[in-house]
Amino acid sequence: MPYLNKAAPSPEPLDCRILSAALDLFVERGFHNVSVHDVQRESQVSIGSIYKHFGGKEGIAKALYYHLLNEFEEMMNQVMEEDLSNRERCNRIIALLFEYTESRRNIIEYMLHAKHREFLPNEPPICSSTPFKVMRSIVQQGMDAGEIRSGNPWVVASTVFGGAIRMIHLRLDGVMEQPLTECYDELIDCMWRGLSTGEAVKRKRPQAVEVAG
Amino acid sequence: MPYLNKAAPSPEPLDCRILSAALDLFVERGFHNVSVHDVQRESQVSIGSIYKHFGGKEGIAKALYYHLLNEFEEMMNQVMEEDLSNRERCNRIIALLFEYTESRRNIIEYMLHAKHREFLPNEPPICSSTPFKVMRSIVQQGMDAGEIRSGNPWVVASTVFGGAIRMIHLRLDGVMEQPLTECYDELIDCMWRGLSTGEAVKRKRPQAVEVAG
DNA sequence: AAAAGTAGAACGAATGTTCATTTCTGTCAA
DNA sequence: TTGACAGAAATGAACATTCGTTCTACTTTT
Repeated sequence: MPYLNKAAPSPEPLDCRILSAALDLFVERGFHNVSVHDVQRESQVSIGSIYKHFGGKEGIAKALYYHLLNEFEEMMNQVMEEDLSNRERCNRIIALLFEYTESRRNIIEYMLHAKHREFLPNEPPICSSTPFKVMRSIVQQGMDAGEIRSGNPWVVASTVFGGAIRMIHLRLDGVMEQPLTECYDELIDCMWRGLSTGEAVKRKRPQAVEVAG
Repeated sequence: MPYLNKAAPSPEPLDCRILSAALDLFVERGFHNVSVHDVQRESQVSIGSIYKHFGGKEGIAKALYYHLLNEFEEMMNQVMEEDLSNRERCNRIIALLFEYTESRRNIIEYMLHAKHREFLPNEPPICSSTPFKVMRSIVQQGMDAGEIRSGNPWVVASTVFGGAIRMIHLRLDGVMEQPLTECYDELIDCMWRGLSTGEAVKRKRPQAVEVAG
């Protein structure tokens, strides 16, 4: 006697339910530790529909990837439309990434912390996607405009965004307990002004390292 | 008619052959896309021996992980034994990581680029392992000694090593073609001195982004 | 003779996928 | 308004395959 308890059918369209269930599961357990049946159970959508919509497990992951990539592109477009210097644009991107990490953690985890190549072997790596190209081109324009110290584009771009991305990883891995948004100002300061104290560094005898638990 | 073509038996001990075959395969295809039978074929060691030595697929991954973690710890010990300031120690670690990335790529890929949680769910994340603790404690000592600008330890440590780790990821993903060792000097300079040009940044109208292919 | 290694068949559980069947939805003639 | 009906959407039991693991018989080494 099926189809009886449909008093309150989920209003969301099927593909949305599938994708959001898949996102949660993929992030929680990793792509390879999630079966289509798991997605079925979590999304309450039948196996057949899942195959109809996405063609299979990899299809789900790919659709999710491009869907979220699109969100990232829109984020970049939004930043590009604001009236900001290139340096401020870099800061704005970092601020947005930090906010997303805190408020929409799974999205960031899936996009910045997963190894897509292991389950989407034919997709280009995310660092060669449009949003990342935009980030690098902002840095390049900043160098051209004299706002950012000139140099090897890869080195400069990595210095600009590397610290932030590192902190996102640490936060997602659970080793950092403080919300990223609280660290934003200090990170920006460190990154632009550098970490030197200014005073000459005196050579010291190395001391025994004390490794904090 | 087996056991005939053993004219030149591999001199390496079994477990080494298993581990190095596994490392290559895991890095090339990802843990979940490698079967024990693949490891058997690649290492030329029988299934029985593989199970005898490591107890299974996960056992291989775990042994490999701790073996390489040990190499990292030795690398850190070596750096700690040299007569260097804390700042120089940070530089030295980055230089060593860059060299490893170029010359022993698979090791770095397995340790810094894989998602261990997906196949070793009970191991702590690598950023909470001893080598990373040592790196953070060096930064802390550098701050205490006035060699490194003081601040939130996570922020400062991420700024010190984030750029380097970011470049390693870019290199391993194949989007950066230049060897990392050639970028070392410039990265160190950017990181310590910051990316500001010094001159005041004039607010500019944003220009259309040109995204390079 | 004991220990270590090899070969490879067999097994069972997990999992990606298919497809016959059911239900829904909109249309149109009566 | 009703009812028939066609096509689309959705369902889920069943299937086929993969893969981690075990086991036995055999060989080599010490």
